[in-house]
Amino acid sequence: MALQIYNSLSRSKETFEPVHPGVVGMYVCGPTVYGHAHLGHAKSYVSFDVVARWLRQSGYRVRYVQNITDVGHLTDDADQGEDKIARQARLEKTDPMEVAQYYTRSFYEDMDRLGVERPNIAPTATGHVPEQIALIRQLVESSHAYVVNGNVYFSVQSFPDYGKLSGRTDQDALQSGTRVEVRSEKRHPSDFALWKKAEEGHIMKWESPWGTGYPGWHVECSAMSMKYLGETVDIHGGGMENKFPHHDCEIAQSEAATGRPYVRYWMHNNMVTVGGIKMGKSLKNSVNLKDLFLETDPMVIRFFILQSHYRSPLDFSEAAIRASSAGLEKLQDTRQRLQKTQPETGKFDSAAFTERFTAAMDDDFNTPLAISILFDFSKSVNSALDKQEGLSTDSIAEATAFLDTFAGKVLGVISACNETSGHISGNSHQTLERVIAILLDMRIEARNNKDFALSDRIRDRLLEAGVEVKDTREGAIWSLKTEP
RNA sequence: GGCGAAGUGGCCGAGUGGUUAGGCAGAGGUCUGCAAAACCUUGUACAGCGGUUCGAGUCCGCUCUUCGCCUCCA
Repeated sequence: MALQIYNSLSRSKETFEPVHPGVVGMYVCGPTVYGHAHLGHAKSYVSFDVVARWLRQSGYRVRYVQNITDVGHLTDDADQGEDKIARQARLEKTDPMEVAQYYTRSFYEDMDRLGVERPNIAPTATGHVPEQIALIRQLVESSHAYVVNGNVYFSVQSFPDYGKLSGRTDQDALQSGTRVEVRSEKRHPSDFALWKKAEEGHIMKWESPWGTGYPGWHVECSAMSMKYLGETVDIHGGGMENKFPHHDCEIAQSEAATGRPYVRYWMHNNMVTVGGIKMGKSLKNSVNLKDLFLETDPMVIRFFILQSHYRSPLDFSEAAIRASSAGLEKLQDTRQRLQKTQPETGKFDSAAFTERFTAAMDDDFNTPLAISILFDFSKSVNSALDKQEGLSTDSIAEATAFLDTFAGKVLGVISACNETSGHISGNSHQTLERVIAILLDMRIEARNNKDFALSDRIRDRLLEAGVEVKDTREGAIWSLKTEP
């Protein structure tokens, strides 16, 4: 069964076929960098990270482009309010570009800890102003856009398909009852800004054929995705809340400019909620990742996210995180047991699990189902290891390869070589492993001498230090506990 | 008001007509010096009301409830 992707545009699952066989161009809306990332960002980028990983695992060469929005856009509607990055710069008494750079680094730090692979290209809006101007100029020349008073607006009426993604096609009906004010400057209330004149004191601004100003929000994604991925992108991802107006505007301006389909498969991930309510910066209920990482292993967060489908809302709670943590540990323990076990004669065949896992992922990236197959696998391996016959060298290698490929390489929830999920890096981690090995050797000695007081003391004190020891048939395995 | 999504056992969360999802928590057991882990056994849930069908959590209709978007937002 070939890969099926739910396409938001057709509202159905479709068999995935890229424009060019074997190659996938994928664009995902990146963050606006004026604050630290929260759990909502984590859900989005972990989800699309797994999409890219699965496509690569399936043999595609993937070019993943994810922008950084570092031009400030407005806090209010399209014509009012303050530039978000400029506002943050004012609050921090610094320059907008410093704000953007600072939070860009912060974003990647958090994503790295979540095991999110970096995009192949991470273009910034400020670095692509000429491309945006070129696109706007093309739209003006083809009469899809018009200039008023140093501002450039896209004419929605010039593009009959406007709103086809969100289903908001009747623009006149749409207008009644909304809070969008009618600006006399615009020809139609739904027209959106492509270029905005810089008012007095605006810091981030560029020269353009229409005067000094800055680009509108929607135009950067079109300009940058088409620059790096061509006029038709295979996959365009983003949060559901961006379907309208952002993605509908992207479609309008891109297709108006090129006359070609802009995106083959639109993918939208659902929201993170807290107590059933959307998590958002403005709602003051957002869970900052840096704070969350203080008490919860980032791998647990990643696992928690992948235990629900990307198109389902994910409700955050302490209890749910704890359940995920315990579940992930089970998988990691199996990986460790495989590493420690001595070859015996028992056989293990992972082919059926591979088939099931593949089917789950091919069905619109059903990670929760895929994870349930990992648990079935884990139980099966543990049972085999519990028996006298154990596992043969080949079977151990096969089972290890299964976990490293699907839990490691594809889902990214276990690391191949250790159980501490990588926030202790390099040499110091190796040292830690050796030191613990010494202590565990001493514990074995004590147990052999029936000195259980000493062996228990070693175990208890290691636990106090954050190292949990469990005895298996293969000997002691250990893991770091982030929670005391 | 318009557009869209969803309501599954104590909790989380899969399931696109017929046979066990899975995890966590709980109970009993095996194993273990003890503990933890592992393994075995244990839960007959699908918002409500109608309908289609031999058969529905799964299709159709209605009702109730929740959430998202319509303003920046992953």
